[in-house]
Amino acid sequence: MDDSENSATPGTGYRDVKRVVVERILSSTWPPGAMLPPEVDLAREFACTRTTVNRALRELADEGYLERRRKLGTRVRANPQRQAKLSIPLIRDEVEGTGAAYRYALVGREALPAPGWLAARMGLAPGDPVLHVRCMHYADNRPFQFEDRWINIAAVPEAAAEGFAATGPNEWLVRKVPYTRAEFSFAATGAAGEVAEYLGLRAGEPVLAAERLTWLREVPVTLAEMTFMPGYRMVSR
Amino acid sequence: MDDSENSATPGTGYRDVKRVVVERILSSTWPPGAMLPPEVDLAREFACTRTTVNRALRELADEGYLERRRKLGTRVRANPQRQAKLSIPLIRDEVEGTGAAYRYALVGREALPAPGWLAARMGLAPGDPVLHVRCMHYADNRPFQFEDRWINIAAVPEAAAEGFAATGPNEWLVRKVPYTRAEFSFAATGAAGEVAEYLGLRAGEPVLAAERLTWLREVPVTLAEMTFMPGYRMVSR
DNA sequence: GAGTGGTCTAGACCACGGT
DNA sequence: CCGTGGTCTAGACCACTCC
Repeated sequence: MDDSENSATPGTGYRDVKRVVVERILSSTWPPGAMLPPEVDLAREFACTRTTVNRALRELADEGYLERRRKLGTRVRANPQRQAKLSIPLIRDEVEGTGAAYRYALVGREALPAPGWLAARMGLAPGDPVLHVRCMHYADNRPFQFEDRWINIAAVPEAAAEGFAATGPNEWLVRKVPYTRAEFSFAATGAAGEVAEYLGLRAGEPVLAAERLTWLREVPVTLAEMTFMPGYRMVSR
Repeated sequence: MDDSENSATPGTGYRDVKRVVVERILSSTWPPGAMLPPEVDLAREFACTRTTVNRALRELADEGYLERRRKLGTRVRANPQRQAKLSIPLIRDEVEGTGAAYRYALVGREALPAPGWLAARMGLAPGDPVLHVRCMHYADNRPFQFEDRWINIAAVPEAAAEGFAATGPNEWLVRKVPYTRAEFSFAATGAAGEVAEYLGLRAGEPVLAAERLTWLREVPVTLAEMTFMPGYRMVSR
């Protein structure tokens, strides 16, 4: 009865092709590892051109359903793409999205020569001028995130003249500097030092720390460590 | 001199169009919010067909650089897509990728009616039959990850007959059941109970816990909490 | 060499959404 | 209405890779 789910119908667009192919994968008509017919054959079955089939299969490959290689053909991925997209909103948006009032506060700001560990981490020469900014983000005046950031002044000269008294460095940078590459990582750590002090935590309390390093055309721009209040969950979509 | 970076050259493919457009965005020729010329104009400039320009712009929109709407046209995104892709490899691959030997061990396996909290979390009816599996993953015989998993038996009837003595439920499920949707989140917690016991940690020691919930066509399949050894970092690509 | 996907062309019609 | 992107066609040539 419901064969529209699993067969080609006339007037086929690339979305239809995608839908039918996914149905066949999910229903194990084409189980993991199976080869699909060549594009030409599928085009004949779906009564459309190869271009249309090509777009459908290309997108399904992008989405992780298929694996394609010239001459070898197209096969169903044994392991579906085990990837998650994390959305990393601006803190302000994230806080205000929950209906809470956002507040920013500067903790400290110093221009100094890059210490060895930082130079190594960011790919700078030791002693290169950098700006070190620490700040807090509050939701309804409750601590939300502690941010510890280093900015490569050579990459963003205007930062040297910016006080970051009213606007956080994250928001400022996003509006000022595009980036070509970013590296994220996450880990659980125990609260310590300023982090524990400003978040109001006992030393050693488990907190989620996110690190972000960005480049503009191979030039390192900024390294940031953002530490969240206990209980915070980062969610993919 | 290096104007090949910022201008159209003959024999233009969609990759060339993409490269040039990105260059113009990064160099603020087209700053955030700016409108791009219509596809027809770009096609003339690049000496290619509109199809080629269309593919380039469509992909750049997918990648978060551009925003496109009919009639309104194409504009540069004010805030670049703040998204990161996390790769979630199979544990075995991750461990073996570091050169270490992978070992799996079953900790416990029980079939039981879904407790209330689980039913609510997964979207089941309380009392629905589920399988609860706990297991360990080792790298060179050092604890690497503790896995606590619930499987909806109605979604995967074959799981009822599987002992999970030699193969982890993750690996088994990946080969057995496709999924249509997955939700992923992670948080920092303090080690406790079995987690602390099997990872060999003091109670309260900060650990990274990742939770994964998957569906097959609106049917919840499995909920897993994976707790990593202290110091583990999850890295984006 | 030969089969398969990768890409481009030139042209067409459609769908959306502002005017 | 009409400009813009969205999609499709029919055909072509190229690039990779297995044989």
